Amino acid sequence: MLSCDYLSAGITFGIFYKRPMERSTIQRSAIRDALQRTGRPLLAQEVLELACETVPRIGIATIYRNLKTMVDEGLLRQVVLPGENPRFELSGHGHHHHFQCNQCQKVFDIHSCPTDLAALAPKGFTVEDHDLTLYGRCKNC
Amino acid sequence: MLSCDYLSAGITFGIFYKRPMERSTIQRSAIRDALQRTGRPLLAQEVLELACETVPRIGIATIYRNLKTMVDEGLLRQVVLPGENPRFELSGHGHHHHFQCNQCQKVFDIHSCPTDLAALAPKGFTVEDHDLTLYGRCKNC
DNA sequence: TGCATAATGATAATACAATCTCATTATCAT
DNA sequence: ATGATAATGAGATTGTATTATCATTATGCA
Repeated sequence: MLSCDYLSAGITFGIFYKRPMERSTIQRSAIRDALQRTGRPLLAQEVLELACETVPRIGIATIYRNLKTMVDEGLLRQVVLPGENPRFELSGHGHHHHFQCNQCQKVFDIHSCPTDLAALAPKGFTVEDHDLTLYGRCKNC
Repeated sequence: MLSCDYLSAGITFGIFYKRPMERSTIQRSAIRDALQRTGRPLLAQEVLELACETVPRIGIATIYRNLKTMVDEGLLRQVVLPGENPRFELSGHGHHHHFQCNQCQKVFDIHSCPTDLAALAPKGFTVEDHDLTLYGRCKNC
């Protein structure tokens, strides 16, 4: 049941829920910057290390909190490779795939995509989507 | 340091370590049968449920123990899809890929493989391997 | 500038797959 | 059949990524 406070807050903002106000913090922008600078999907742990360069005392909880919020907002997208913890990348790159270096384990974007994958499925199966990961050596390794 | 027993056992068998003897149990064959019958990669949990039909009191530890042993022996292969726990399938099917049903979550083999994937990688990157997963509706869903 | 409160940081708690422990059972060479 | 011991089953434990707690700090509006 809705409380009076809840309702009045909703009416005040013209909507029927109270979205917590969003404040801009240096932690939040350090996280966004880390993802922008590297331009590749990062583990929460990698984001922590990079953000630490800007905000040395930043905590892992802040990393997870902000990553989750930014995914909910649509700013970030989760990238999950087989047997790996989730990585995060800025969204808006459209459909693409990933390359993981067998040496440094870093993950990079691949902006091309094989065609006619739907034809690979057995009879009676309908293909709606696909995931492709290439493995090998990256430019630096 | 090697004990006398250890050494003599090694000499007896003509090798210098004592491999624990392997006994055939109904649990072990129930697990192998589950994988043979379904012919698709199974989660440890799925193996448990299927093996329970033959050995109702079989425990999850037995499932994990045998799956691990059978992988070490080369009888089984691990299949890891993005964001999923490992599945297990009988090895010896050669290079192939997988299809996961968006409805029932079951995983099936795909025995064809797209070509020229190496060409998708950016300049300076060397492709050594790849993983492909198709998603959609299986024959039954 | 001050206040209400969103956000943070440190750490405890959680979730859950996988492994370990150990008393009991089952296998198999003799 | 018997004995040595491999294997099992039940439950406890571990490992680890992620989330919750809460006192403190920082933001942004009045």
